[in-house]
Amino acid sequence: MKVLVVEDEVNLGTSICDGLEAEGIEAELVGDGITGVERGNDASFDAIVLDIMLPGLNGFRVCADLRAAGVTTPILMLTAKDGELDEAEALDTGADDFLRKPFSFVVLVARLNALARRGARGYSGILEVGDLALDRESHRARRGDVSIDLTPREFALLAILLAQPGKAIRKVDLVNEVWGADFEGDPNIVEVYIGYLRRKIDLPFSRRSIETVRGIGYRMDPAGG
Amino acid sequence: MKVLVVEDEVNLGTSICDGLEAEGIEAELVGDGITGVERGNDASFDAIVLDIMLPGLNGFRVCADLRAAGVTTPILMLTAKDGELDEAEALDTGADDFLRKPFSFVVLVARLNALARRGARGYSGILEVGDLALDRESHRARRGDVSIDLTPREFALLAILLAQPGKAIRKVDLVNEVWGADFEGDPNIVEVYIGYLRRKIDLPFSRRSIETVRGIGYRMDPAGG
DNA sequence: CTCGGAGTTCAGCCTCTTCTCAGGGACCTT
DNA sequence: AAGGTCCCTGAGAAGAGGCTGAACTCCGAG
Repeated sequence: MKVLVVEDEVNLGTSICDGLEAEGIEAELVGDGITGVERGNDASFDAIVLDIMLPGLNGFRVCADLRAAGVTTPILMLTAKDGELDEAEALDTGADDFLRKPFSFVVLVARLNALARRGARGYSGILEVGDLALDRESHRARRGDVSIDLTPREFALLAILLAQPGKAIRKVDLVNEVWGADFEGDPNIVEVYIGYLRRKIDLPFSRRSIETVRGIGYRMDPAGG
Repeated sequence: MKVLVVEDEVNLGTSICDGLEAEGIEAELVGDGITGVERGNDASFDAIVLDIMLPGLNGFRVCADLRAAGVTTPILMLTAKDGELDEAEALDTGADDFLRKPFSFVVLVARLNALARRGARGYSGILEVGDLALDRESHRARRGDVSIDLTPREFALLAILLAQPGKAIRKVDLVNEVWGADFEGDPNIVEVYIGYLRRKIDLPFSRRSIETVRGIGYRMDPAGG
Protein backbone atom coordinates (compact mmCIF):
# COMPACT_ATOMS: atom_id res chain seq x y z
CA MET A 1 0.00 0.00 0.00
CA LYS A 2 1.29 3.41 -1.04
CA VAL A 3 -0.16 6.76 -0.12
CA LEU A 4 0.46 10.32 -1.32
CA VAL A 5 0.21 12.97 1.39
CA VAL A 6 -0.37 16.56 0.23
CA GLU A 7 0.18 18.79 3.25
CA ASP A 8 2.10 22.07 3.55
CA GLU A 9 2.44 22.13 7.29
CA VAL A 10 5.73 20.29 7.62
CA ASN A 11 5.25 19.00 11.15
CA LEU A 12 1.86 17.56 10.45
CA GLY A 13 2.92 16.17 7.10
CA THR A 14 5.97 14.35 8.37
CA SER A 15 4.18 13.01 11.41
CA ILE A 16 1.45 11.61 9.18
CA CYS A 17 4.04 9.98 6.93
CA ASP A 18 6.06 8.60 9.82
CA GLY A 19 2.93 7.20 11.36
CA LEU A 20 1.79 5.60 8.13
CA GLU A 21 5.16 3.99 7.63
CA ALA A 22 5.07 2.66 11.18
CA GLU A 23 1.88 0.91 10.06
CA GLY A 24 3.67 -0.59 7.08
CA ILE A 25 2.21 1.88 4.60
CA GLU A 26 4.52 3.53 2.12
CA ALA A 27 4.04 7.31 2.19
CA GLU A 28 5.23 10.19 0.03
CA LEU A 29 4.93 13.80 1.13
CA VAL A 30 4.51 16.84 -1.10
CA GLY A 31 4.05 20.34 0.23
CA ASP A 32 1.96 22.25 -2.26
CA GLY A 33 -1.00 21.87 -4.52
CA ILE A 34 0.76 22.07 -7.84
CA THR A 35 3.22 19.31 -6.98
CA GLY A 36 0.25 17.45 -5.58
CA VAL A 37 -1.48 17.43 -8.94
CA GLU A 38 1.72 16.32 -10.68
CA ARG A 39 2.42 13.44 -8.33
CA GLY A 40 -1.25 12.53 -8.04
CA ASN A 41 -1.26 11.49 -11.66
CA ASP A 42 1.03 8.62 -10.70
CA ALA A 43 -1.36 5.69 -10.72
CA SER A 44 0.75 3.64 -8.33
CA PHE A 45 -0.74 5.37 -5.30
CA ASP A 46 -3.52 3.51 -3.53
CA ALA A 47 -4.87 6.64 -1.93
CA ILE A 48 -4.27 10.37 -1.55
CA VAL A 49 -4.48 12.36 1.67
CA LEU A 50 -5.19 15.97 0.78
CA ASP A 51 -5.24 19.01 3.02
CA ILE A 52 -7.53 21.85 2.01
CA MET A 53 -5.30 24.74 3.01
CA LEU A 54 -2.41 24.62 0.59
CA PRO A 55 -0.15 27.13 -1.09
CA GLY A 56 -0.45 27.29 -4.87
CA LEU A 57 -3.67 25.39 -5.45
CA ASN A 58 -6.05 24.68 -2.60
CA GLY A 59 -7.21 21.17 -1.88
CA PHE A 60 -10.53 21.55 -3.65
CA ARG A 61 -8.76 22.65 -6.79
CA VAL A 62 -6.23 19.84 -6.58
CA CYS A 63 -9.03 17.35 -6.17
CA ALA A 64 -11.06 18.76 -9.02
CA ASP A 65 -8.02 18.91 -11.31
CA LEU A 66 -7.10 15.31 -10.59
CA ARG A 67 -10.61 14.12 -11.32
CA ALA A 68 -10.70 16.24 -14.46
CA ALA A 69 -7.48 14.54 -15.52
CA GLY A 70 -9.14 11.17 -15.14
CA VAL A 71 -7.39 10.15 -11.93
CA THR A 72 -9.57 7.72 -9.99
CA THR A 73 -7.32 7.17 -6.98
CA PRO A 74 -9.35 7.42 -3.76
CA ILE A 75 -8.93 10.84 -2.14
CA LEU A 76 -9.33 11.59 1.54
CA MET A 77 -9.56 15.30 2.37
CA LEU A 78 -8.55 16.89 5.65
CA THR A 79 -11.07 19.59 6.49
CA ALA A 80 -10.78 22.40 9.02
CA LYS A 81 -12.62 22.03 12.27
CA ASP A 82 -14.79 25.04 11.69
CA GLY A 83 -14.93 24.96 7.92
CA GLU A 84 -18.54 25.31 7.09
CA LEU A 85 -19.52 23.41 3.98
CA ASP A 86 -15.96 22.13 3.59
CA GLU A 87 -17.00 18.56 3.93
CA ALA A 88 -19.88 18.70 1.58
CA GLU A 89 -17.73 20.65 -0.85
CA ALA A 90 -14.99 18.06 -0.54
CA LEU A 91 -17.35 15.32 -1.63
CA ASP A 92 -18.66 17.72 -4.19
CA THR A 93 -15.31 18.20 -5.87
CA GLY A 94 -14.70 14.49 -6.07
CA ALA A 95 -13.20 13.43 -2.75
CA ASP A 96 -14.22 10.01 -1.50
CA ASP A 97 -14.04 10.74 2.18
CA PHE A 98 -13.03 13.46 4.58
CA LEU A 99 -11.62 13.75 8.08
CA ARG A 100 -12.17 16.73 10.30
CA LYS A 101 -9.15 18.26 12.01
CA PRO A 102 -7.98 17.52 14.57
CA PHE A 103 -8.24 13.89 13.69
CA SER A 104 -7.22 10.70 15.35
CA PHE A 105 -4.36 9.00 13.58
CA VAL A 106 -5.87 5.60 14.05
CA VAL A 107 -8.99 6.77 12.33
CA LEU A 108 -6.96 8.11 9.44
CA VAL A 109 -5.36 4.72 8.93
CA ALA A 110 -8.70 2.98 9.23
CA ARG A 111 -10.29 5.23 6.63
CA LEU A 112 -7.36 4.88 4.27
CA ASN A 113 -7.57 1.13 4.53
CA ALA A 114 -11.28 1.27 3.84
CA LEU A 115 -10.75 3.51 0.82
CA ALA A 116 -7.93 1.41 -0.57
CA ARG A 117 -10.03 -1.72 -0.11
CA ARG A 118 -12.80 -0.15 -2.18
CA GLY A 119 -10.17 0.71 -4.74
CA ALA A 120 -10.57 3.01 -7.66
CA ARG A 121 -14.13 1.98 -8.35
CA GLY A 122 -15.07 4.06 -5.31
CA TYR A 123 -15.08 7.27 -7.26
CA SER A 124 -17.41 7.61 -10.16
CA GLY A 125 -18.34 11.26 -9.81
CA ILE A 126 -21.91 10.13 -9.48
CA LEU A 127 -23.90 9.17 -6.43
CA GLU A 128 -26.76 6.97 -7.50
CA VAL A 129 -29.70 5.44 -5.68
CA GLY A 130 -32.44 3.93 -7.77
CA ASP A 131 -33.21 6.29 -10.64
CA LEU A 132 -32.05 9.26 -8.62
CA ALA A 133 -28.51 10.38 -9.33
CA LEU A 134 -26.31 13.21 -8.16
CA ASP A 135 -23.62 14.29 -10.57
CA ARG A 136 -20.79 16.10 -8.86
CA GLU A 137 -19.30 17.34 -12.07
CA SER A 138 -22.32 19.03 -13.56
CA HIS A 139 -23.48 19.84 -10.05
CA ARG A 140 -26.97 18.66 -10.80
CA ALA A 141 -29.32 15.92 -9.85
CA ARG A 142 -31.07 13.64 -12.25
CA ARG A 143 -34.28 11.64 -11.86
CA GLY A 144 -34.36 9.20 -14.71
CA ASP A 145 -33.76 11.38 -17.76
CA VAL A 146 -34.87 14.62 -16.13
CA SER A 147 -32.19 17.04 -15.00
CA ILE A 148 -32.81 18.94 -11.80
CA ASP A 149 -31.04 22.15 -10.80
CA LEU A 150 -30.07 22.33 -7.17
CA THR A 151 -28.70 25.16 -5.09
CA PRO A 152 -25.41 24.52 -3.25
CA ARG A 153 -27.17 23.87 0.05
CA GLU A 154 -29.67 21.53 -1.50
CA PHE A 155 -26.88 19.73 -3.27
CA ALA A 156 -24.82 19.30 -0.12
CA LEU A 157 -27.80 18.02 1.82
CA LEU A 158 -28.82 15.54 -0.83
CA ALA A 159 -25.23 14.34 -1.15
CA ILE A 160 -25.12 13.38 2.51
CA LEU A 161 -28.39 11.50 2.26
CA LEU A 162 -27.46 9.71 -0.94
CA ALA A 163 -24.06 8.69 0.42
CA GLN A 164 -25.76 6.54 3.05
CA PRO A 165 -28.98 5.23 1.56
CA GLY A 166 -31.22 3.49 4.03
CA LYS A 167 -29.49 4.97 7.01
CA ALA A 168 -31.47 7.28 9.25
CA ILE A 169 -29.39 10.41 9.69
CA ARG A 170 -30.00 12.61 12.68
CA LYS A 171 -30.95 16.18 12.04
CA VAL A 172 -28.11 17.46 14.16
CA ASP A 173 -25.65 15.49 12.02
CA LEU A 174 -27.12 16.96 8.86
CA VAL A 175 -26.69 20.45 10.29
CA ASN A 176 -23.09 19.66 11.21
CA GLU A 177 -22.28 18.29 7.79
CA VAL A 178 -24.01 20.87 5.66
CA TRP A 179 -23.99 24.04 7.76
CA GLY A 180 -20.91 23.33 9.86
CA ALA A 181 -20.52 22.47 13.52
CA ASP A 182 -20.61 26.10 14.55
CA PHE A 183 -23.97 26.84 12.98
CA GLU A 184 -26.10 28.56 15.57
CA GLY A 185 -29.21 29.43 13.65
CA ASP A 186 -32.60 27.86 13.68
CA PRO A 187 -32.32 24.04 13.38
CA ASN A 188 -35.59 24.23 11.49
CA ILE A 189 -33.38 25.03 8.51
CA VAL A 190 -33.02 21.31 7.86
CA GLU A 191 -36.76 20.84 7.55
CA VAL A 192 -36.97 23.79 5.23
CA TYR A 193 -34.33 22.38 2.93
CA ILE A 194 -35.74 18.88 3.06
CA GLY A 195 -38.94 20.53 1.92
CA TYR A 196 -37.14 22.21 -0.99
CA LEU A 197 -35.56 18.92 -2.00
CA ARG A 198 -38.83 17.05 -1.88
CA ARG A 199 -40.45 19.62 -4.11
CA LYS A 200 -37.68 19.15 -6.63
CA ILE A 201 -36.85 15.46 -6.59
CA ASP A 202 -39.98 13.79 -5.25
CA LEU A 203 -43.21 15.70 -5.78
CA PRO A 204 -42.92 16.17 -9.57
CA PHE A 205 -42.32 12.44 -9.89
CA SER A 206 -44.84 11.30 -7.29
CA ARG A 207 -42.08 9.70 -5.30
CA ARG A 208 -41.22 9.65 -1.62
CA SER A 209 -37.52 9.02 -1.59
CA ILE A 210 -36.73 11.16 1.45
CA GLU A 211 -38.41 9.58 4.42
CA THR A 212 -39.01 11.34 7.71
CA VAL A 213 -37.89 9.41 10.75
CA ARG A 214 -39.83 11.20 13.41
CA GLY A 215 -37.78 12.15 16.44
CA ILE A 216 -34.55 11.24 14.63
CA GLY A 217 -34.06 12.82 11.24
CA TYR A 218 -34.32 11.64 7.65
CA ARG A 219 -33.58 8.57 5.62
CA MET A 220 -33.01 8.03 1.92
CA ASP A 221 -35.12 5.23 0.55
CA PRO A 222 -32.51 2.74 -0.74
CA ALA A 223 -34.80 2.03 -3.67
CA GLY A 224 -34.72 5.70 -4.63
CA GLY A 225 -38.38 6.29 -3.95
CA MET B 1 -17.47 -15.09 31.57
CA LYS B 2 -14.39 -12.93 32.00
CA VAL B 3 -14.06 -9.28 31.08
CA LEU B 4 -11.12 -6.90 30.84
CA VAL B 5 -11.86 -3.33 31.89
CA VAL B 6 -9.48 -0.64 30.66
CA GLU B 7 -10.26 2.53 32.57
CA ASP B 8 -7.94 5.03 34.21
CA GLU B 9 -10.47 6.69 36.46
CA VAL B 10 -10.10 4.47 39.52
CA ASN B 11 -13.53 5.09 40.98
CA LEU B 12 -15.35 4.33 37.77
CA GLY B 13 -13.12 1.35 37.02
CA THR B 14 -13.56 -0.34 40.36
CA SER B 15 -17.29 0.29 40.44
CA ILE B 16 -17.64 -1.29 37.01
CA CYS B 17 -15.63 -4.31 38.13
CA ASP B 18 -17.51 -4.67 41.40
CA GLY B 19 -20.79 -4.43 39.57
CA LEU B 20 -19.76 -7.03 37.02
CA GLU B 21 -18.63 -9.42 39.71
CA ALA B 22 -21.95 -8.95 41.47
CA GLU B 23 -23.46 -10.26 38.23
CA GLY B 24 -21.19 -13.27 38.34
CA ILE B 25 -18.82 -11.91 35.72
CA GLU B 26 -15.12 -12.13 36.37
CA ALA B 27 -13.52 -8.73 35.84
CA GLU B 28 -9.95 -7.49 35.62
CA LEU B 29 -9.07 -3.81 35.76
CA VAL B 30 -6.11 -2.13 34.13
CA GLY B 31 -5.52 1.62 34.25
CA ASP B 32 -3.70 2.61 31.07
CA GLY B 33 -3.63 1.89 27.38
CA ILE B 34 -0.28 0.15 27.19
CA THR B 35 -1.19 -2.38 29.86
CA GLY B 36 -4.54 -2.67 28.12
CA VAL B 37 -2.89 -3.84 24.92
CA GLU B 38 -0.71 -6.30 26.84
CA ARG B 39 -3.58 -7.87 28.78
CA GLY B 40 -5.93 -7.67 25.82
CA ASN B 41 -3.81 -10.20 23.98
CA ASP B 42 -4.90 -12.76 26.55
CA ALA B 43 -7.49 -14.73 24.64
CA SER B 44 -9.24 -15.91 27.78
CA PHE B 45 -11.28 -12.70 28.00
CA ASP B 46 -14.79 -12.88 26.60
CA ALA B 47 -15.02 -9.12 26.13
CA ILE B 48 -13.11 -5.88 26.69
CA VAL B 49 -14.55 -2.65 28.06
CA LEU B 50 -12.41 0.20 26.83
CA ASP B 51 -12.51 3.86 27.78
CA ILE B 52 -11.41 6.36 25.13
CA MET B 53 -9.62 8.81 27.41
CA LEU B 54 -6.60 6.94 28.69
CA PRO B 55 -3.04 7.79 29.64
CA GLY B 56 -0.37 6.30 27.41
CA LEU B 57 -2.37 5.09 24.44
CA ASN B 58 -5.90 6.34 23.87
CA GLY B 59 -8.76 3.94 23.42
CA PHE B 60 -8.82 4.17 19.63
CA ARG B 61 -5.18 3.24 19.50
CA VAL B 62 -5.56 0.37 21.95
CA CYS B 63 -8.45 -0.94 19.89
CA ALA B 64 -6.58 -0.65 16.61
CA ASP B 65 -3.45 -2.23 18.03
CA LEU B 66 -5.37 -5.18 19.38
CA ARG B 67 -7.10 -5.74 16.06
CA ALA B 68 -3.80 -5.37 14.24
CA ALA B 69 -2.39 -8.04 16.54
CA GLY B 70 -5.17 -10.37 15.49
CA VAL B 71 -7.19 -10.15 18.69
CA THR B 72 -10.86 -10.83 17.94
CA THR B 73 -12.26 -10.41 21.42
CA PRO B 74 -15.40 -8.27 21.32
CA ILE B 75 -14.64 -4.68 22.35
CA LEU B 76 -17.12 -2.26 23.86
CA MET B 77 -15.95 1.35 23.91
CA LEU B 78 -17.04 3.98 26.41
CA THR B 79 -17.45 7.28 24.58
CA ALA B 80 -17.73 10.78 25.96
CA LYS B 81 -21.14 12.28 26.49
CA ASP B 82 -20.78 14.91 23.83
CA GLY B 83 -18.52 13.09 21.43
CA GLU B 84 -20.89 12.10 18.70
CA LEU B 85 -18.10 11.44 16.29
CA ASP B 86 -16.36 9.24 18.81
CA GLU B 87 -18.88 6.52 18.26
CA ALA B 88 -18.41 6.28 14.55
CA GLU B 89 -14.67 6.35 15.04
CA ALA B 90 -14.90 3.65 17.66
CA LEU B 91 -16.62 1.35 15.22
CA ASP B 92 -14.16 2.41 12.56
CA THR B 93 -11.17 1.35 14.58
CA GLY B 94 -12.58 -2.08 15.22
CA ALA B 95 -14.83 -1.77 18.24
CA ASP B 96 -17.92 -3.95 18.21
CA ASP B 97 -20.17 -1.66 20.14
CA PHE B 98 -20.08 1.55 22.13
CA LEU B 99 -21.80 3.07 25.11
CA ARG B 100 -22.15 6.78 25.68
CA LYS B 101 -21.24 8.16 29.10
CA PRO B 102 -22.94 8.39 31.45
CA PHE B 103 -24.27 4.91 30.90
CA SER B 104 -26.66 2.69 32.73
CA PHE B 105 -25.05 -0.29 34.34
CA VAL B 106 -27.81 -2.63 33.28
CA VAL B 107 -27.24 -1.68 29.68
CA LEU B 108 -23.51 -2.26 30.03
CA VAL B 109 -24.12 -5.78 31.28
CA ALA B 110 -26.70 -6.39 28.58
CA ARG B 111 -24.36 -5.28 25.84
CA LEU B 112 -21.48 -7.30 27.23
CA ASN B 113 -23.67 -10.39 27.33
CA ALA B 114 -24.78 -9.77 23.79
CA LEU B 115 -21.21 -9.27 22.62
CA ALA B 116 -19.90 -12.32 24.40
CA ARG B 117 -22.72 -14.43 23.01
CA ARG B 118 -21.97 -13.27 19.50
CA GLY B 119 -18.33 -13.99 20.15
CA ALA B 120 -15.84 -12.79 17.63
CA ARG B 121 -18.40 -12.48 14.87
CA GLY B 122 -18.39 -8.76 15.16
CA TYR B 123 -20.71 -5.81 15.36
CA SER B 124 -23.23 -5.41 12.61
CA GLY B 125 -25.49 -2.66 13.90
CA ILE B 126 -28.31 -5.14 13.82
CA LEU B 127 -29.94 -6.88 16.76
CA GLU B 128 -31.49 -10.09 15.55
CA VAL B 129 -33.64 -12.74 17.20
CA GLY B 130 -35.30 -15.28 14.96
CA ASP B 131 -36.80 -13.46 12.00
CA LEU B 132 -37.17 -10.27 14.03
CA ALA B 133 -34.40 -7.72 13.55
CA LEU B 134 -33.74 -4.24 14.80
CA ASP B 135 -31.57 -2.16 12.51
CA ARG B 136 -29.92 0.70 14.35
CA GLU B 137 -28.78 2.35 11.17
CA SER B 138 -32.09 2.65 9.43
CA HIS B 139 -33.78 2.97 12.79
CA ARG B 140 -36.41 0.42 11.91
CA ALA B 141 -37.45 -3.07 12.80
CA ARG B 142 -37.89 -5.89 10.35
CA ARG B 143 -39.95 -9.07 10.60
CA GLY B 144 -38.78 -11.29 7.80
CA ASP B 145 -38.92 -9.04 4.77
CA VAL B 146 -41.42 -6.60 6.19
CA SER B 147 -40.11 -3.27 7.43
CA ILE B 148 -41.75 -1.86 10.52
CA ASP B 149 -41.58 1.78 11.54
CA LEU B 150 -41.15 2.37 15.23
CA THR B 151 -41.36 5.51 17.31
CA PRO B 152 -38.26 6.37 19.35
CA ARG B 153 -39.82 4.99 22.54
CA GLU B 154 -40.89 1.77 20.92
CA PHE B 155 -37.46 1.40 19.38
CA ALA B 156 -35.65 1.88 22.68
CA LEU B 157 -37.90 -0.58 24.46
CA LEU B 158 -37.56 -3.26 21.82
CA ALA B 159 -33.79 -2.78 21.79
CA ILE B 160 -33.54 -3.62 25.47
CA LEU B 161 -35.65 -6.73 25.05
CA LEU B 162 -33.77 -7.91 21.98
CA ALA B 163 -30.40 -7.37 23.62
CA GLN B 164 -31.22 -10.08 26.15
CA PRO B 165 -33.44 -12.63 24.46
CA GLY B 166 -34.87 -15.20 26.81
CA LYS B 167 -34.17 -13.11 29.86
CA ALA B 168 -37.09 -11.77 31.85
CA ILE B 169 -36.55 -8.07 32.38
CA ARG B 170 -38.18 -6.35 35.30
CA LYS B 171 -40.59 -3.60 34.50
CA VAL B 172 -38.75 -1.18 36.74
CA ASP B 173 -35.56 -1.81 34.77
CA LEU B 174 -37.36 -1.17 31.51
CA VAL B 175 -38.62 2.13 32.87
CA ASN B 176 -35.14 3.08 34.00
CA GLU B 177 -33.59 2.23 30.65
CA VAL B 178 -36.18 3.73 28.39
CA TRP B 179 -37.69 6.55 30.39
CA GLY B 180 -34.74 7.30 32.63
CA ALA B 181 -34.25 6.81 36.34
CA ASP B 182 -36.03 10.05 37.13
CA PHE B 183 -39.27 9.11 35.45
CA GLU B 184 -42.12 9.79 37.84
CA GLY B 185 -45.18 9.07 35.79
CA ASP B 186 -47.49 6.11 35.72
CA PRO B 187 -45.47 2.84 35.60
CA ASN B 188 -48.31 1.47 33.51
CA ILE B 189 -46.49 3.18 30.64
CA VAL B 190 -44.48 0.01 30.09
CA GLU B 191 -47.59 -2.07 29.57
CA VAL B 192 -48.93 0.50 27.17
CA TYR B 193 -45.79 0.45 25.08
CA ILE B 194 -45.49 -3.32 25.18
CA GLY B 195 -48.97 -3.25 23.77
CA TYR B 196 -47.93 -0.92 20.98
CA LEU B 197 -44.98 -3.15 20.14
CA ARG B 198 -47.11 -6.28 20.09
CA ARG B 199 -49.50 -4.66 17.69
CA LYS B 200 -46.65 -3.83 15.37
CA ILE B 201 -44.30 -6.79 15.56
CA ASP B 202 -46.48 -9.68 16.71
CA LEU B 203 -50.17 -9.34 15.91
CA PRO B 204 -49.81 -8.78 12.14
CA PHE B 205 -47.63 -11.89 11.98
CA SER B 206 -49.60 -14.04 14.43
CA ARG B 207 -46.59 -14.28 16.67
CA ARG B 208 -46.09 -13.95 20.41
CA SER B 209 -42.49 -12.90 20.69
CA ILE B 210 -42.91 -10.64 23.72
CA GLU B 211 -43.94 -12.81 26.63
CA THR B 212 -45.45 -11.48 29.83
CA VAL B 213 -43.77 -12.72 33.00
CA ARG B 214 -46.43 -12.03 35.52
CA GLY B 215 -45.21 -10.19 38.59
CA ILE B 216 -41.82 -9.55 36.99
CA GLY B 217 -41.88 -7.97 33.59
CA TYR B 218 -41.37 -9.16 30.04
CA ARG B 219 -39.22 -11.58 28.12
CA MET B 220 -38.24 -11.84 24.48
CA ASP B 221 -38.83 -15.27 23.06
CA PRO B 222 -35.32 -16.41 22.02
CA ALA B 223 -36.89 -18.02 18.95
CA GLY B 224 -38.28 -14.66 17.92
CA GLY B 225 -41.89 -15.72 18.33
C1' DC C 1 -29.47 50.90 -8.83
C1' DT C 2 -32.53 47.24 -9.56
C1' DC C 3 -33.58 42.66 -9.87
C1' DG C 4 -33.60 37.98 -8.73
C1' DG C 5 -31.83 33.95 -6.58
C1' DA C 6 -30.15 31.86 -2.41
C1' DG C 7 -30.19 31.51 2.43
C1' DT C 8 -32.50 32.13 6.64
C1' DT C 9 -36.03 33.13 10.19
C1' DC C 10 -40.50 32.78 11.90
C1' DA C 11 -45.23 31.66 13.03
C1' DG C 12 -49.21 28.95 12.29
C1' DC C 13 -51.03 24.68 11.32
C1' DC C 14 -51.24 19.87 11.38
C1' DT C 15 -49.81 15.25 12.55
C1' DC C 16 -47.90 11.90 15.42
C1' DT C 17 -46.17 10.60 19.82
C1' DT C 18 -46.41 10.29 24.44
C1' DC C 19 -48.70 9.71 28.49
C1' DT C 20 -52.68 9.25 31.70
C1' DC C 21 -56.68 7.09 33.10
C1' DA C 22 -60.26 3.88 33.89
C1' DG C 23 -62.81 -0.26 32.88
C1' DG C 24 -62.54 -4.94 32.03
C1' DG C 25 -60.12 -9.27 31.74
C1' DA C 26 -56.70 -12.78 33.26
C1' DC C 27 -54.57 -15.13 36.77
C1' DC C 28 -53.51 -16.54 41.52
C1' DT C 29 -54.65 -17.52 46.27
C1' DT C 30 -57.51 -18.88 49.68
C1' DA D 1 -66.16 -19.15 43.99
C1' DA D 2 -64.62 -14.87 45.77
C1' DG D 3 -61.48 -11.52 46.15
C1' DG D 4 -57.27 -9.43 45.11
C1' DT D 5 -53.56 -8.33 42.22
C1' DC D 6 -51.70 -7.74 37.97
C1' DC D 7 -52.16 -6.86 33.15
C1' DC D 8 -54.32 -5.22 28.78
C1' DT D 9 -56.45 -1.86 26.02
C1' DG D 10 -59.22 1.96 24.14
C1' DA D 11 -60.04 6.81 24.53
C1' DG D 12 -58.45 11.08 24.60
C1' DA D 13 -55.65 15.25 26.23
C1' DA D 14 -51.43 17.60 25.94
C1' DG D 15 -47.49 18.59 23.75
C1' DA D 16 -43.55 17.85 20.78
C1' DG D 17 -42.07 17.49 16.26
C1' DG D 18 -42.48 18.48 11.46
C1' DC D 19 -44.17 21.11 7.30
C1' DT D 20 -44.96 25.21 4.77
C1' DG D 21 -45.83 29.91 3.17
C1' DA D 22 -44.36 34.47 3.82
C1' DA D 23 -41.14 37.82 4.60
C1' DC D 24 -36.55 39.48 5.25
C1' DT D 25 -31.51 39.80 4.30
C1' DC D 26 -27.62 39.33 1.54
C1' DC D 27 -25.13 39.29 -2.55
C1' DG D 28 -23.88 39.22 -7.27
C1' DA D 29 -25.32 40.04 -12.16
C1' DG D 30 -26.97 43.01 -15.36
